[in-house]
Amino acid sequence: MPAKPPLHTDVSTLTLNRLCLYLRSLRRLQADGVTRVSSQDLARRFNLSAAQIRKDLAQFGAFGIRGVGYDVIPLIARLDSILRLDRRHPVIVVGMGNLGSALACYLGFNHGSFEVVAGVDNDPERVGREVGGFKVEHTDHLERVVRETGAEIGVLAVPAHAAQQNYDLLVAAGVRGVLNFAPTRVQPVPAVPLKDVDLRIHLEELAYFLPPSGPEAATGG
Amino acid sequence: MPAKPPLHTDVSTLTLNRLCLYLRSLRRLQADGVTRVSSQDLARRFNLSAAQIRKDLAQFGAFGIRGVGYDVIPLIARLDSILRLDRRHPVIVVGMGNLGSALACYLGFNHGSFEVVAGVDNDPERVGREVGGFKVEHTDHLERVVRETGAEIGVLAVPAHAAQQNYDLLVAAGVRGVLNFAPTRVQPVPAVPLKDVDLRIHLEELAYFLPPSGPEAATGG
DNA sequence: AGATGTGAATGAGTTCACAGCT
DNA sequence: AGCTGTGAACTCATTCACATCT
Repeated sequence: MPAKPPLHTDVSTLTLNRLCLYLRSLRRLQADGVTRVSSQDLARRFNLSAAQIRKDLAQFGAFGIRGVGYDVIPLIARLDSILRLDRRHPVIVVGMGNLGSALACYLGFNHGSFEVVAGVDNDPERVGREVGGFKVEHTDHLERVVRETGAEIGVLAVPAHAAQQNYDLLVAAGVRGVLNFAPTRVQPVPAVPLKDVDLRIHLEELAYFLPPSGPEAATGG
Repeated sequence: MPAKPPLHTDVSTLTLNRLCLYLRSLRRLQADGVTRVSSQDLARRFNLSAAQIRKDLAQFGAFGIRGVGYDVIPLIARLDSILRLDRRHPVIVVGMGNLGSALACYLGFNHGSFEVVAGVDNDPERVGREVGGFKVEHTDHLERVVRETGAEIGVLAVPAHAAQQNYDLLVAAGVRGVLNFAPTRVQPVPAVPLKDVDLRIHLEELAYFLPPSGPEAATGG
C-alpha cells in the first residue's frame, strides 16, 4: 500500500489548481446524479487530460477502483479534505470600496468552505454600512474584529499604496493567510502565506492575443 | 541582426505574464527617475531572475546595450508595443452587479491602455445607473453599444448560468476578446480569444497553504 | 475486458555559463 | 571591466504505454 506523504511543499501550484478544477467538475457530476466516473469520462466532459487526472490524484493515494473508475462522492470528500475545504474558513475583507464589497459578496459561495464574516475600512463614510451579512467596521478595530470573528484569511482590497501596511496589520491581528488584490507586490512574513491576485494582468494578456484589427473591420463577416 | 519573429502563438503565457511584470517594474523605475537598468538590477529590486529577464526580452529582439544594460524609456515603449498597450482598448462590462461595477471602476487605470466605456445588464433595476463614467444600458442593446463605443474587449461578470449565453452575445456583437469572471467554463469561438479568471481558485489555493491551526492558537506570540 | 496507478519518454521552462560587444 | 544575448545543461511538467488489479 503506497500511501503517499503529501507534504505541502511537494505539491505544485499547477497540480493544486487542477485539483480545484477536478473538485468542481465532480460536484457538477454529483449534482447531475452521477455516482461513478472514470478519468477518461471526466477528461472528455471537462476538457482535461485523463493521464494527468490520474497522476494528480495518485500523489495523495489510490482512491480509484481499477477497471471501474472513481466513486464520485468519496472522491469529492477526499479532495475536500486534501484542499482543506472540509472546514469553514472565515474571511475578513480589508478595504470595502467597490472591489472589496464585490469580493465580500462573491467569495462567500463555495459550498460553505469560505465565509466572509467581516469587513473593515478606514474611510468613516463606509464604516457602519451593511454589506453581505455584516457591518463594516473601522480598520482601527481590526484586531478585535479578527479575534471576535475568528477570521483566518484576510483579503486585501485596498489601494496599492496601502497594501503593505494593511498586510502588516492583518498579520498583527492574527490572520493566517492573505489574498492580495492590490496591484502591487507585498513583502510577506514567512509564517503568513500571501497570494497576489493581479486582475489587470489578465486584461493585458488578453490584449496580446487579440486578433490585430484589420484596417476596416467594420464590415463584420 | 537576429531580429526575432515574435509569432503570437510562440510566446508562452508564463513569459507574457512576466513581460507585464517587467513593464510595471520599469514604470516604477521611470517614476523614480531611473534611466538605465541592468537585468541584475531589475532582478534584485523586484525579486526576479536576471537570466530570465534577458531570455524573455531576447525573444523579441535585442534592446539592451552590452556592458551597460537597458535604457528604461525605450524598453518601456518596446514592451508597450509588444503587449499592444500602446493603443487604447475600449472595454465593455456585461453584468453590472457588485463584481461588474467593481471591475468597471478598477480595470480602467492602466496608463490609459484600457478604458471601460460601457456596461450592460439585463436587470431593469440596474439599467440607467451611472457607474464610473457611463450609464448602464440593457443587454438587449449590446450590439448597438458595442458598435457605438467601439468596444473591443468584453468582460463577463454575470452568474455562471448566464456566462455562455452572454459570451455568444458578445461575439455576435463584434468584440474581439473576452475576459470571463463567471465561475464556469465557456466554450469559446476560435476567432474570439477567451480568458477565464477564477477568483475562487485563489482562495482555495491559499487555504491549502494555510498553516494548520494549532489546538489553541489564541496565545499569539 | 476495462480502468487505475506508475515508470519511462517526451516536452516545456528555467538556470547556467560564457562568447561577444560596449 | 561589465553586461547582453544565447546555446547547453538541467529541472520541472506532461504524456505515453503498460503492468496490475477488479
